[in-house]
Amino acid sequence: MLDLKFIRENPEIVRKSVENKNEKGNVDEILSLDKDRRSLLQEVEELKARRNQVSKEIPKLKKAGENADDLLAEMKTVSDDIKRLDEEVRQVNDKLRLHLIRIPNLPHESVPVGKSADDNVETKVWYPDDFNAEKDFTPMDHLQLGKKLNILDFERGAKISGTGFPVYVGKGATLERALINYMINFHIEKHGYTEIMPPLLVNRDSMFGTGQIPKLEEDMYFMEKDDLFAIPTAEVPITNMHREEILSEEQLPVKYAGYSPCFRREAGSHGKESKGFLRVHQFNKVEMVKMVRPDSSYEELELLLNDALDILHELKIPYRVLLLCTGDLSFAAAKCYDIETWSPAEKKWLEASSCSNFEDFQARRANIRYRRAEDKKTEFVHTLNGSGLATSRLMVSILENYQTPEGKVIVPKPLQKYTGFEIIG
RNA sequence: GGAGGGGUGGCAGAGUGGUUGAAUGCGGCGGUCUUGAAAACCGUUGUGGGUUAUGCUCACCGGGGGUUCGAAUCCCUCCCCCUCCGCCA
Repeated sequence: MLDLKFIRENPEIVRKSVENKNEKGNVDEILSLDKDRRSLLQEVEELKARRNQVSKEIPKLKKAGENADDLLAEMKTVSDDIKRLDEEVRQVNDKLRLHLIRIPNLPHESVPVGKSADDNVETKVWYPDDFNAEKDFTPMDHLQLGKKLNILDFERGAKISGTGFPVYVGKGATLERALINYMINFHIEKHGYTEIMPPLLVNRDSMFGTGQIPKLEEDMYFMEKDDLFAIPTAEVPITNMHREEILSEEQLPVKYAGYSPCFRREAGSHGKESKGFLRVHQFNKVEMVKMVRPDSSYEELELLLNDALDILHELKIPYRVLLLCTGDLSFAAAKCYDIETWSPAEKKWLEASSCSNFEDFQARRANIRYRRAEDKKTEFVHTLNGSGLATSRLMVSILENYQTPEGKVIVPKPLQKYTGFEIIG
């Protein structure tokens, strides 16, 4: 959510950003509702001031034994007017808020303007030293490998739950678990994050706080009986840990890392890039969340990105980094890097992580503040998060990059102490 | 699920329907004292909104609604927390 005052004072900037982000926010309606609201407020507050003043006089008159009937009669009508105007204010406020929460965050000035993913800017490409782009055999894709080695079972997953719910079997399950443990430990030990194991079902306020609601409500699994949502990412519960709180400056930067399964309905996105792990309804992810001082958030974004990349360096998985253009940037983000890992079988890059700075957009929605040490004033924190990383896409890259000509898969060195075996097949 | 108790400022904790935005304590800030610090003492200290703005003003005591000229205080409703009972991996 943007600051209403900012929109009032910079409507052109906001209009431009809504357009660049391919969003639909109605800035003019907001300006007009804001104007209505302020003029109504002035009117009703004048009446309330009068009411408050008289309310102090009445007990005095009564105490003095004087008659207050005239004042009481006047107040009766004043009170009715206030009630009517308050209702009008409430309606205008509701409408205003409805529009306000649909205005996307402003892209940072360093974000390239663009219409679609085609306009994203590649900022880095990395290959391990011994990497051979051209293998001397035709690599199997992760589906073929999964079936041959009996480590992934998409058919049975479909039987149990539906398409997009993979079953990990045997060494596949162990490898997945190893990957999660490895990544979590890495962030805790090497990067100083505090581990969080969050609830997987969250309430409406939490979903609103991080911005999934209302825009993406259709993409969320929803438990109607209890008004709870299955989390699409651990970002939601972890960021909301400090909703409605005031942190002290010494607590910053807050650095949390947590593993969770992620649930996404992916409504309306079937067909395209949807086979196997490329699009699933449930997947595992280690998420990093930071809450930082506003003046440090862009530094922290670079650090966050590097924290995620370090994993790929150790696992020796080729990757590239994209700086998302305005048109591909998510609703709440001000700046975002995507990390994509290489799939030799698909011969393309697969998104394995997004690292974003939300500035104070989420913090304003969720009311997460900190108290400045220097003047004791409160201010919204900046929130950031990044996958570190999503296992499903990473698993594709590991299986395909580490396969041998015989169709076996070597377990990457750093994962071996977690799996207890060195090769699958 | 049943029965009871409770949600008040950064924290703890008072609060007969009428100068209560809210006692008191802690904490914070400023000062006196001191070589310095502590202690003691004095003062000060919430957030958000509107405004033709050294000011004036409105709202906020878990959320929402109601009664009233006037609500932290009374009523309804929802949420959350605690205790006991029941159920349970």
